[in-house]
Amino acid sequence: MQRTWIEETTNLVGKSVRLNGWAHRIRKMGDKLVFVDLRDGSGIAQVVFYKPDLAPDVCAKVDELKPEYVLEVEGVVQKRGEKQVNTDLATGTIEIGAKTVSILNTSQTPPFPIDQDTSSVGESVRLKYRYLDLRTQRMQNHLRLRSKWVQACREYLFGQRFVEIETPLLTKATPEGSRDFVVPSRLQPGKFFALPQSPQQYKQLLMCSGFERYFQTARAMRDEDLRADRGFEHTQVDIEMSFVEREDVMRMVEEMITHAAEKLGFTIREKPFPLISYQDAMVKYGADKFDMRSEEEKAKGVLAYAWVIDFPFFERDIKTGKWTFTHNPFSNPLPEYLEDHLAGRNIEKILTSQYDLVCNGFESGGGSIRAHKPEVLEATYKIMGYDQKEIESSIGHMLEAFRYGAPPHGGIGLGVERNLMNLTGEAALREVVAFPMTASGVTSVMDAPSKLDDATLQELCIKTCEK
RNA sequence: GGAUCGGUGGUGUAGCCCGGUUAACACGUCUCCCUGUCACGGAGAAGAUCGAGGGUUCGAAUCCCUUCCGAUCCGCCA
Repeated sequence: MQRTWIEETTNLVGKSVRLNGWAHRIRKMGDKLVFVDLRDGSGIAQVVFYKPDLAPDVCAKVDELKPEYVLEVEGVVQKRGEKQVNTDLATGTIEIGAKTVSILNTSQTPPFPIDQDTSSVGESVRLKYRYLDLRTQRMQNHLRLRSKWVQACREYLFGQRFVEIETPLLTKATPEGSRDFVVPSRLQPGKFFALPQSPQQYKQLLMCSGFERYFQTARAMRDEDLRADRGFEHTQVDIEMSFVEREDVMRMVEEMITHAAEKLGFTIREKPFPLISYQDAMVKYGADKFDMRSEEEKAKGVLAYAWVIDFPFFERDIKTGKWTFTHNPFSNPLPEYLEDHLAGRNIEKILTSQYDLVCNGFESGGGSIRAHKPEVLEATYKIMGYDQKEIESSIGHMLEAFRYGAPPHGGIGLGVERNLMNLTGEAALREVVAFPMTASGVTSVMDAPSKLDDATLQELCIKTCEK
């Protein structure tokens, strides 16, 4: 018999079905009647074993059942009596009258209950047994919502002529930005790859390649200390478009975000998203990310998106006194500042084409119109104090690509975790990530990082130091 | 790198300030009873060298020192 999903059983009253899943809860009512709440990837249904009607070997198996045993149940979908309807359960109008049961696997008693929310269980226990934590309703909901949200973004993008392209994970260390995660090269001993902090340069190269509209759900890695809302690695819906101006990208992203949020049943506070300048945001909210919702809207889970624009391109580095970029060195300045930018004049006044999408107090995404003329990017690096040689070695490949008919382009990266935190109302990143890390950077279940044996280190030409 | 909070049966907590001999409670587990439960109910039992190491003391979960682990924040994070 073909397997039926639990969710579908409500439409199958009177039919024989085969169900697969886990024993969620078991209630043994004396010697004759046993209720098992069976859980699969679609939901939970009550299975009734009435032992006087069952074969002796089936009864013996029913006696053995414990929580989290993996079962195959065959039985008939029955309408529940009026007094027995459970309105808390999606399948509460029916139950499965079991004929047979197979125990596909047994289970040790889980370290914490699977049938309850685990938010009060200690982090280290949850992470050690992450695969069990993920069985709980809340964690299932979060990861399923995450999948649906990304799916909705994809759906929208595919409808707008976007092409999904993957960019390399093993790539080049860049001097600016955050600390790189680094991977030793065996074939080039003593040299290292860096894991990408963002697909920034590759996606701009794809614009130079004529794809015009690119996206990917990209992993990005940064070796900086962790926070509740920040991990070593995160995923972004990474987008880049050719022949666009700032407002074109913003409009497109706004449509996509709206499509995704509303498809998943969320309410957006204000459409079109309000627009505020960095200056005004700092005056009004004291920050460039802010929460505009009332307490009531917070309780309802309303999403309050806003755009922040007109950021300064540069700021002084407190330590070195040099100019450094505030957001993204690959951005174009706003058109009215282009002349000053190229000349390196009035640097403190130059505004960038950067736009940040803010939602419920978090930065949900950020992007800009990029430099596509070599002289603009070069000017940015000159302002930051790079000499010709340093410019050549760090971004020479980009300058060269721009000399072969690079189209004007711009894009955005939307943090998947940040967006899911807003959708779920969770305050911690690890609640929307399948296998997150602890604050000290140790992975769940697998307990990485770990030591390498001497032979491996030797092959990689690496000496370790005692710290 | 810095600061703060925490670590007590499988899980979550109380006890710690003010040291005292059987470390308490809830959930879970095990045994028995129960035909309609859905957080089932009832009776009983087992289960903890109190994160680790050292010190003070007649005596340490409790006081002191060191250390490890977890959480949050600052620095850091285009």
